[in-house]
Amino acid sequence: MTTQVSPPGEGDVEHPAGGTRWLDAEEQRAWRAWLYSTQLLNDRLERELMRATGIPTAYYEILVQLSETPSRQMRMSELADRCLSSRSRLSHAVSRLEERGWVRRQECAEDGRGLLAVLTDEGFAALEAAAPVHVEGVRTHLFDQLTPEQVEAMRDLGETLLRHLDPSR
Amino acid sequence: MTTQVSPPGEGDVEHPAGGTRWLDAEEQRAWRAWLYSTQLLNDRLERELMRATGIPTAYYEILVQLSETPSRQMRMSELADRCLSSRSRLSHAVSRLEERGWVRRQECAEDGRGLLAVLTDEGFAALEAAAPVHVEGVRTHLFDQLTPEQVEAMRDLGETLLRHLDPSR
DNA sequence: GCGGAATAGTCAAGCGCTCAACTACGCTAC
DNA sequence: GTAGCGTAGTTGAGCGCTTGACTATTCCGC
Repeated sequence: MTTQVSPPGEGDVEHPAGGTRWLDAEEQRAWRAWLYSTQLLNDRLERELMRATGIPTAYYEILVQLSETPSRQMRMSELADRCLSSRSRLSHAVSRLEERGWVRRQECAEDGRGLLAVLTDEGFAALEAAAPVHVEGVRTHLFDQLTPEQVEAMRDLGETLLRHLDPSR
Repeated sequence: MTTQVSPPGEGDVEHPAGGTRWLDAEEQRAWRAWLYSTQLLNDRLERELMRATGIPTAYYEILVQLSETPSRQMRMSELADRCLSSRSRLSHAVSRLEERGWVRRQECAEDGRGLLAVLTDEGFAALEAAAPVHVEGVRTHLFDQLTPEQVEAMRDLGETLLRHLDPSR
């Protein structure tokens, strides 16, 4: 995941044409710090939410998306897109949420191919119970560590990258 | 994963004492941008490396760590720490890398309990083949998108969070 | 209205991760 | 020396994700 390994015998300055654009020492440092910090933060939030509530963050995200919709329901595909999830993954996940009684599938009137994922009252209650845990984690491990300027920089970075990685958003 | 769901009936300003410190609109925006961008970036790099070389980033990271050591070998536990990996996870991963002939386990002279993971020549060759793909991905999807100021901010953010999440580093 | 492409969603196989239990060795103190 | 504890590493069960193939429905052009 780290990025090093300029092939042995090669320094920082590379084949002027066609060669790999290796990272210099500063870029290495920035990349590793970013990589490790995001990974540690996600691991931490995942673990804390899981321990406290038994809900993985991937499921939490599904519940959140459904809860933010006026009727607490959404087409499977749109839900997948919003959760940055593949159709298949979402389908599996919704099946498991259905087993917990937190979501149910409902046929879609306008489109015979489609299904709606509907958040149940039990699902909403589970979300309400989990939200404080998750938010407190984000607060403690992220915002409490940063100055307002750093928060601003984080937003700017995230939005810049989003424009490249997912222009539709 | 997103963080919303202030319980219905509650606004942004909360129970002054003991209540959850919900995120305000600005924080929401920053958090979601960060969360989605890191997720999309990781997915993208993972997918590109996997398609081009058949190596998952988790294995790539193991190969990199071993390659950066003078003798291309490292104690299992240290390798796990450096890869932000559990012992168990690393043990499984090394077994699979052994099947590919890229790593082998070797008994440790100084400590009868310990094992060394040793990078083989085949493993090093696989790494050399994969590195340009990975570096080019990081270049294209990250550094090419950012100004020098943003790169600096990224490093600063990452290092600030690392100090909190993993003080030993 | 019919044939073909596109879209919505599911499912099974295979891989990788987590958790908890387990083996084996080392360290310290008596 | 041996009891007890801590450390190193492995293992197996179970879960979740990915991929690719599959069914069903809709859309489009003629």
